[in-house]
Amino acid sequence: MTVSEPAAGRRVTAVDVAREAGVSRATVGFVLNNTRGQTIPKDTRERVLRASERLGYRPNSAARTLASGRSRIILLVLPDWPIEFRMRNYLDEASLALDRAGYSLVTYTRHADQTARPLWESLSPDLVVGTIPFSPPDVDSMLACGVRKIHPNPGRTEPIDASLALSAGPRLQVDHLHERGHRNLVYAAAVEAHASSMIAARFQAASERARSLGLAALTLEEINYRSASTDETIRRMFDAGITGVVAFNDDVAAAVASGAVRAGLRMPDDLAVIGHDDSPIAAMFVPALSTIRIDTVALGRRFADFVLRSVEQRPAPTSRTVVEPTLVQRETS
Amino acid sequence: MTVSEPAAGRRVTAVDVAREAGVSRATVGFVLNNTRGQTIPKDTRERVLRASERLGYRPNSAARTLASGRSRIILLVLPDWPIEFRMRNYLDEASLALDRAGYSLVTYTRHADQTARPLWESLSPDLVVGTIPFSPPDVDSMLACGVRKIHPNPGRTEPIDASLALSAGPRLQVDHLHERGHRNLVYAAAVEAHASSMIAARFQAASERARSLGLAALTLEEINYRSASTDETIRRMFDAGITGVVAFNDDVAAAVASGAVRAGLRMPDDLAVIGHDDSPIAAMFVPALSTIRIDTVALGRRFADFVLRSVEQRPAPTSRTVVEPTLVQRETS
DNA sequence: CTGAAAGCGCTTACAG
DNA sequence: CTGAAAGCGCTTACAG
Repeated sequence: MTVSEPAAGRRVTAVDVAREAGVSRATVGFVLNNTRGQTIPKDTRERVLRASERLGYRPNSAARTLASGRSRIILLVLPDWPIEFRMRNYLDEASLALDRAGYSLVTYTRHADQTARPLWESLSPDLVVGTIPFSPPDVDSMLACGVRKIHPNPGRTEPIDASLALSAGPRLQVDHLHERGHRNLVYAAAVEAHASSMIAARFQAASERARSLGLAALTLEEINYRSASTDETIRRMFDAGITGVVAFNDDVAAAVASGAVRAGLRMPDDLAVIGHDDSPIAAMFVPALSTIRIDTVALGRRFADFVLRSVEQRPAPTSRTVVEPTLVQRETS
Repeated sequence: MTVSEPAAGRRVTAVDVAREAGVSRATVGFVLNNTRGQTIPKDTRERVLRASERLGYRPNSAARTLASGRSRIILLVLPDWPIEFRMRNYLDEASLALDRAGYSLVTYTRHADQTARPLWESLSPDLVVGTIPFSPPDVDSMLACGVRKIHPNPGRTEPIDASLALSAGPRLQVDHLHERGHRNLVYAAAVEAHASSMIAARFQAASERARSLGLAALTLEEINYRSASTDETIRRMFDAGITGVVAFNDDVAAAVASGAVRAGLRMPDDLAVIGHDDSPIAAMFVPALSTIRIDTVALGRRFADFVLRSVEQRPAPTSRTVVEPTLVQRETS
């Protein structure tokens, strides 16, 4: 395995561009950064732009960060949990929108028992966003590294809703099973500890909806979808009078459906299950899984709006549209 | 959504540590970086370490990068393709090993039609590693951004094997079906264009093995696992005398198995299928999928070794062990 | 409208 | 063994 050695030639700097364009270094910066308050004549501006283009100038990001005190990097810390299918679209959209505003989005999955130095030490992000609150040591570490903004805001408890775990989805799941006539529901989640806070958030949303619909209190059933022994769990639930399962995501729903089939139950007559996220497995599973689809593109834009508002003193976002999930009914409900 | 505003207090710098420890700025650097060739007396060293600890000093990464010309960041560019399940462990292991050597691993999924500026512009990584060769514009962009090492090496064609798409897995798939008595095989992959190069690599490895075993030439069958109409495809294959399907990954294998069940075929008697990666779906699918398991931890270490060798002038890796995939036989073969 | 210059916080030869 | 100082390549008041 060999690795390329670029031409030894010095990297092009702003000095080179200034010389090529016949202006001062400062002017190069003003033109390239569109600095407001500077009135650069049109032809000077064009000369600089052309020189920069011709030389293939790329500003040194470390120098820029050091001088300006801002890295224009947004660090998104994701939970140690398999990325959900739709998350990819979400992130693509968010990072495109942020790029247009001159920011780079870096995603980072932190291992649960991470002994490694956290990524914010080496990236100096302007903002660190997490899906769940950060531990006090993490917050201290960020502050020591000069991170200026952190979300969720340490100290305050904020609705996780704001970022990734919408509660509208779980509510919709419960509503759907309720409409289909189910009165005894259970909430199913995976046994993995990683996702605990996200599970808790979704479970709570589902529970509240069940309560307000006058249903029996929702209990949380743990499903180990890597073992084949879910059938017993399902059988036990069925014997206890459960007819509907609200699943944390489609993987869990698939495990439940698979266990139900193995236990000899008919779906959705004996038991109904609804997943969440509309991942590929939902459509292809036998029986095909009912689920909740999320408008990830809209969510991504909303995330970008949120980021820009907190990093800059931006006005309100482009549009205050609410992102509503939709029901996808298939064979399991 | 509010965002925290850290204490306005100035960030701790090396000057503060030097003052606190009663030494010069330079000495602080020497101690903290373990600069070789400098002989620091033990108690000076400890004084500096304690002062740094007490003040919660974190070096400014931008300043360090600018001064040293190295960011100690490794950028791994992943294809625009759902991250395979086991990849997560792989990356965790690699990033832990790199962290111990003082490097940070940043992963980055590039969108196919990405109009956004690439991440190497804002991160100034010392090394950019991709799973597939970079386009000439990408390479130019990296060079202009001061990236010193690129892999795969532009210009040379290198075995993709070196990084992520091992060819031992596909070979094992073919061997297994061959041993089970199958002579007419087909290679199944998803229709998504994103993974084309990885599919091509795995397909090629499988094809070569089939040829060397004296089997009929392998054809590539495209499976759309988001539609329910795979049954027809499967039926057609079966009628054409195919008895074994080598799947690109477990998702594809699941789609094939699901189609086979729908088409009324018995597995593995009428049709056998083997997946790749041993993702969670493989164990939980009905029927449970035979697949290939990869030792991702060992692979992760090997990746870290490779990175360190190319970024520094490191000696050969810890051990030149070959990472062999293993067969996991379940109900579909 | 444009330029000279200080400063961001490090690293690293170079003197002592 | 330790320190003074130049330099990395930008940004940004501040003068002209």
